Amino acid sequence: MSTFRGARQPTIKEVASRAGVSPMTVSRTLAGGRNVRPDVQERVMAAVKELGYYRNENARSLRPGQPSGLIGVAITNLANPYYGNFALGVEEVAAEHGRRILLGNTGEDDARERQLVSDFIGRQVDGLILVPTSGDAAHLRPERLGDVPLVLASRRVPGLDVDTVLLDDVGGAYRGTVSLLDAGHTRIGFLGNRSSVFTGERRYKGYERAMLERGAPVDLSIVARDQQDVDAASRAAKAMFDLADPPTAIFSANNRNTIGAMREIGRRIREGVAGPRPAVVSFDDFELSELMPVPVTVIDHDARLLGREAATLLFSRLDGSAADEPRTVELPVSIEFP
Amino acid sequence: MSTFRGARQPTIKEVASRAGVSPMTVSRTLAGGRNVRPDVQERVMAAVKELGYYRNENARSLRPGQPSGLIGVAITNLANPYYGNFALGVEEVAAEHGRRILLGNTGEDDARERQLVSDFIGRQVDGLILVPTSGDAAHLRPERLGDVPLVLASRRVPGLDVDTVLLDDVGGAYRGTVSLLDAGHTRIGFLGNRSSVFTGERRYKGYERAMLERGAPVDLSIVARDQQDVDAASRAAKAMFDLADPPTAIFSANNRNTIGAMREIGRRIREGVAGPRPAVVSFDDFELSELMPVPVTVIDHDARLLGREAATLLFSRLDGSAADEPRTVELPVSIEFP
DNA sequence: CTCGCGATTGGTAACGTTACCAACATAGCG
DNA sequence: CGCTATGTTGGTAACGTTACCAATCGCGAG
Repeated sequence: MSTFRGARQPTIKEVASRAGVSPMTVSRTLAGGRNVRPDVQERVMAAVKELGYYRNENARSLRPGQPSGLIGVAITNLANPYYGNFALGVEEVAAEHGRRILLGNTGEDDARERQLVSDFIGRQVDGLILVPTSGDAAHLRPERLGDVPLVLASRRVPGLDVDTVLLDDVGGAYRGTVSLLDAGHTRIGFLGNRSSVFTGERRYKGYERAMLERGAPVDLSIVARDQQDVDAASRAAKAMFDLADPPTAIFSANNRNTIGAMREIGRRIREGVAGPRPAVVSFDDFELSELMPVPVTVIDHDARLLGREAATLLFSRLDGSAADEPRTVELPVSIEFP
Repeated sequence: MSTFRGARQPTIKEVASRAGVSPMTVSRTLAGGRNVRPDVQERVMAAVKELGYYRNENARSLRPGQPSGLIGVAITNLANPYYGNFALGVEEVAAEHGRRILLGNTGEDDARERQLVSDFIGRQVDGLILVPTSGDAAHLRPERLGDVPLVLASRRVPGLDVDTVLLDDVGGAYRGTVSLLDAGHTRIGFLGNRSSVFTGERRYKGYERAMLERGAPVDLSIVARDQQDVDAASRAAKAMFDLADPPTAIFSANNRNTIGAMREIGRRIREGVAGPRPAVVSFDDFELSELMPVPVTVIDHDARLLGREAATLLFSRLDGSAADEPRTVELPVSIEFP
């Protein structure tokens, strides 16, 4: 026989018989006690405590019209502190509304995203918050999601018109690039995500617009747009710096690329490699940016706030206070000069 | 009338009537199709697809003995990249076992932890993984958790003997401190969590042991043990450096304290404040540590692996392959010199 | 051609909960 | 004191699913 490790969860019936009442009276007491005599409520609560009873939320949400109290959240990369903060913001607002979050990590994998969404629906989530990976919207259309509201965060999905929270990617990238141009740079390298990533595309747009507006050449030999992780970014930066005419400044479109670039820059400085000491503009803040060996301008924003906004949008759908047309919230970014 | 936003989720009955079979046949088909004619399976799958049917997992887990497929995970601070990685590790292993995670953030708040655990139980989680905040074990005892297995991560709870994954906090802190002593430092400041935090206490133990062993004085005026966030850590570091006899080296017991200390050190260097340029040992890695203006030794470990180990321990309980007595896994840490 | 056996299918009940209705108690009112 | 309004309590059914059992079907062996 195996060691005792606690019994089955007690049911409402057991609580009822312990308190000498019917299950309905227990249910009513737990629902706030309307129309239950105070002394009966006390007996019920005592039985609840003694037995260690918790309401079975799954059984509860089985009744029609009852919300499950779950929000499905799928993000692309929890290891990125940006998304940790995003998830935290969502969690906070969800908790304020008495909801829990079901969290999944897609790792930028379409198939995994579809699987997660199916599973979330199967678990009767009241709503979905998604940092989409996919360029394909089929699994996110209303006829697939039923009546489950969806909020997209950080990125859009082509052809899908739903509530969305975004950063001012284009404007931020534009202003960041302009600040480099104003400082006299004309040869500005670009490091970013592949263009199928929505933010990657938008941030590139901002960079490109600034360059073209000022008549600076956009030289594709110093534009690298396919790095998803730090190591790839380092390699891309190295390739650029090793060119005969390396860039004098770098615009990095996200945190991962910035860290990779800084690693490479730091290595060159430490090892005394000849070449430029480029100025850097980073879309996304990173810790200790003020201690870097080259000046770093940071395009900063609040991932936690983005998460809060996404959740707020979702709950405004859930309580019916939202208008019908899909809304987009675009959060401003701030620029911090070195 | 409100805009159409999709219909109720279809039920197994609707799929059944669409396919011209009974609900049981649908259920069997979805369960793998044993003893269902292939052509019937095809009809069922077609109906599933047409209607956009997803099994209701909540209703499913209502049947006795059925697992809910949910793992409750409560961590203390999602904004800390360490815990983001931890959560990622748990999520990965859970996904490999076909489970989803319910994620909650405690923010180092006892009450919130108790509330999360209650809620997780109410949602019939198959298991719990917890980075405990509380010094109190009442809500985590078997008689409260029923038959839900629990794994603690990073920290222990006094008086609670359950499966636990830890880092080699004491050994890591000891070796880190010794490396400073070996370099000739004797006046070594300590920055860490309040002692009620398990890791804070363990890491202080390692520091203290090294100091005492080598006959270096443990001077409480350069021991600050109550900083939970970066700003507090900065202030504590500033106070230490402003002393008449400031430390020549700093042992920082965690990521948040290290970042805070580095901020202050960087500020002093930038602003040309006189005083020591302390060597730093940091328990917990941080990005770009190699670019810091003072030498930083990093006691590194893999939070993601810690998460994976916690989940692995949990699943070995769930599938019954584990022995009865609680196990502790202590993961090694590595030291990287500057 | 019939019997028997395995494969396939469907009906029923139960999981834990709560909405709805009915029953009963009590108090207030004329 | 009887009648109604209100407060309190319990019984029943239903939510969506699947385990169990019973029924039916098809096929091969005798």
